[in-house]
Amino acid sequence: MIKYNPKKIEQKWQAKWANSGVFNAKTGSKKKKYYLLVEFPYPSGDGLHVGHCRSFTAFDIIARKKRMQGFNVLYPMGWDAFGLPTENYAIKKGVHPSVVTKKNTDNFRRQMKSLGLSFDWSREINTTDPKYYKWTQWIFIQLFKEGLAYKAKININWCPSCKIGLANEEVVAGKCERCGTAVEKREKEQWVIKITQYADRLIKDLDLVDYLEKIKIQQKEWIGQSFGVQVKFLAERVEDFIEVFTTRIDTIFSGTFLILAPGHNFIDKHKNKIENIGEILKYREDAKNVSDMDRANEDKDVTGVQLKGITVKNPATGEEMPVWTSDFVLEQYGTGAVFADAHDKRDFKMAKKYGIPLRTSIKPDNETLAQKTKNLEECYEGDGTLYNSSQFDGLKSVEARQKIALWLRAKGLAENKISYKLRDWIFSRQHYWGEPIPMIFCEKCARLPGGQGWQPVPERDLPIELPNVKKYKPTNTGESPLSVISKWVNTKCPKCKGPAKRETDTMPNWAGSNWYFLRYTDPKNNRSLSDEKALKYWMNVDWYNGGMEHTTLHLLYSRFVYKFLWDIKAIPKTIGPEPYQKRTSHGMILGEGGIKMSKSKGNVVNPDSVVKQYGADTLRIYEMFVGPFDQTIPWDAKGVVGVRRFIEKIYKLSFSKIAPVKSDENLKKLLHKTIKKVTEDIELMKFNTSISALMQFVNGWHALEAGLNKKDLSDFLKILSPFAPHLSEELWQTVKIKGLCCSQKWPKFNEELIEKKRVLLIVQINGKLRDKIEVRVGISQKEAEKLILKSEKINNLVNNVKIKKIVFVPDKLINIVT
RNA sequence: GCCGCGGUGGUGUAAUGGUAGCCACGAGAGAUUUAAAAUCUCUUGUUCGAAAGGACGUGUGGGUUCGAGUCCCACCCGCGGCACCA
Repeated sequence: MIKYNPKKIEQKWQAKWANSGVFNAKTGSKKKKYYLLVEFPYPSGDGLHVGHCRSFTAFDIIARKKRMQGFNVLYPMGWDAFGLPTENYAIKKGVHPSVVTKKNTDNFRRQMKSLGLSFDWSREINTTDPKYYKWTQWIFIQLFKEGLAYKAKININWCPSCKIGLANEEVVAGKCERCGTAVEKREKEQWVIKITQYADRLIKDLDLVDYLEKIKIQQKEWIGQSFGVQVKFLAERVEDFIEVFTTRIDTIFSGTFLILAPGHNFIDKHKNKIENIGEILKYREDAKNVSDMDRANEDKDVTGVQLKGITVKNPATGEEMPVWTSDFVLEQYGTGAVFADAHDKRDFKMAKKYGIPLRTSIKPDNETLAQKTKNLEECYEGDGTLYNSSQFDGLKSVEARQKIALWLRAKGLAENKISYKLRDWIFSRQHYWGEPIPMIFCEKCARLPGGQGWQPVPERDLPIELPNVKKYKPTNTGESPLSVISKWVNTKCPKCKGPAKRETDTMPNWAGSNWYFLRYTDPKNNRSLSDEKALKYWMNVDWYNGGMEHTTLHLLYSRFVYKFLWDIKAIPKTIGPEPYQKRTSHGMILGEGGIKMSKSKGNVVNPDSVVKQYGADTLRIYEMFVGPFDQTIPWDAKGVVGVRRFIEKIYKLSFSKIAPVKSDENLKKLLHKTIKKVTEDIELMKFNTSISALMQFVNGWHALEAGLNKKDLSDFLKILSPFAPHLSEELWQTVKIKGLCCSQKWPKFNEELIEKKRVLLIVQINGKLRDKIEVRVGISQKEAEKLILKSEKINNLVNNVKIKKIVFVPDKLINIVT
């Protein structure tokens, strides 16, 4: 036996795996397919994070086990390589982003290979490869053709530091998700994608898939579906009406005023009828300058201005109501207008401040609260019993909502409506390192009656490649850096062949990841995004793992884009409306002491150094052993040492404690128990307890004089191999069975060996542990009772006490109740 | 504020309503060694006790049950998500 040398062993087996092609998935194979997917990383200059290793290793374990169980496994990897950090780094160093990307992906690939991850490298993809983004652009054109991509002048979230427009999802608490700078509003022409058209299906179809419940909940909440009523408030003095969306139509009788969002177009439409229009427009301007963060601040005072000269009629009471404008009413949600009453905190606050009359119509069940509500001392927002509501008095809120809606509908003043928080997806970015948006603007065509200025690039001209230029710094004006490259910008109109200009904005970094899982099924196809047969064979993704942070971004976007492609039959109908059958999520790995790993804190653990010091098998097992897969967990350098000890122990035992003929009886039993536990736990992602079971087995082996025969050792190596693949291959040579360990058949456990003959029966008195006795399996209650009464200890305790009853759990426990 | 998840030894954690603390780290003692590292053996929830053994113990308070870390109710704390959404 030579000393355990992971460096030598691991490189040797990595080379053998690569040469043998054992991890390559075969499209069309007769075996049952299994498509395992982990989110492809953004290849940053920092290299692989130990967090990547966690999810990649976990799925590698599943992939290896599934292969051994006879599945044709697709476990692919690629690079989501467009994006800002690469561009920024390239600008700083004066190198082209493609050079930086090449360097980073090479490094990531090397690191992944050094971990022994069983990816099918023949299917590697890269979103920055023109052969790949040809199809990203193709998808954009299809969205445009179907009317789901449109250009609009809108207020966008502008990050003054990144010099880029952000999608709503990329703004966190009013700050840029990436750099933390407060986001400004800017009005810009942007490409926008109508994801809202799919809002209901994105919710409904969650019923078809097996996602972690919290993922479903988060997506549903983000989409924010609410069922309500859209009510018409007829305006007096002007011939018009204002529509209001509400989920609380039961409170309509208490509505005493109406509030518009500052940007509401009713104001623009009736400029000359609003007596204080100057004041109103000034308020609108001021509101624009209040950041989202300040406006959302709870402590902030409400502000507002009344539209003088304008009133509307309450559709329920017929009363005249004043109209106000206030910045707490959002232009983008519902109709941008609300009716206000004493049953909403903000309305309540505003009415109190400006002395607007208030009325209540909902009585809470609690009497004191009811009094306070009635006296306008407190604002009650919940459901209750109606009063002040004419024929609806005495109804409960739930019923009243139905009846009032029906009544108003009959009068033609209301209709049922579903509202969503989800907004259309802003798809333009003002940067160089992204997919060019394949659109051309022709002024001549735009001027034609009913003319369409924007033309998609003809599909035969795809891909529109990024021009290879020296200058690609973002501009302060918000123009894309591509806009200054006149040679590239000026082109011909695909329709009239006259002079025209290319779109200079690029796509967001979500564009390439929207559909990458489809490309893996046929990564080199030049005629379509993937061959129909390949899609039919491999799709859907059976199991997809990724970060919780992508729940309302990538995961939602890609579901949407998939549904769209499915609708236009770019994907065979037979596959179904959802791309991913199952979705799980890994927990973060924090630095030691439980703080987030960051360069500035200097607590980043580099997988390379762990591999160098302890070996890949140690790193793999450590990351799986440290705690439950879905839990956030701090790194512990000491724990790594413990795992290395475990590995060395296996290595030693495999040479020193081999039985020539028969394995030790008890050890063999323990082995089969372990096979059962590991087989079941991997499926449940309980990697930590699988490893604990493997450790228990090894400890049992270690404690014995002699141990396993080669046949049983081979079974042990098989179940160890998904966790420590290199070590298993190395030791596989000692059992002298042909082939690679990773290509063996997964062992079956022998139920007979696991079954116990004798068990420890727990003896309790009133639920408290008093004794344990060893009995044969299957003894009856009577026999057990007899046995325990023989015990002096129990006898003493039970003597002279009246026994009320005896609870008996076969082969487990007997409880005497006195 | 709303939604979700969690709270167990010195630490990471384990426990189909049935022995709380498996496995690992750390710590202590011993063996080996000139010595140290490594390795091996034993101990290790708290507490009373010389021991046998007992009492207490899974964030807090209540409840259901023969029996609760696990189920129910209320609360406290931590983490994550959303947040003027009408």
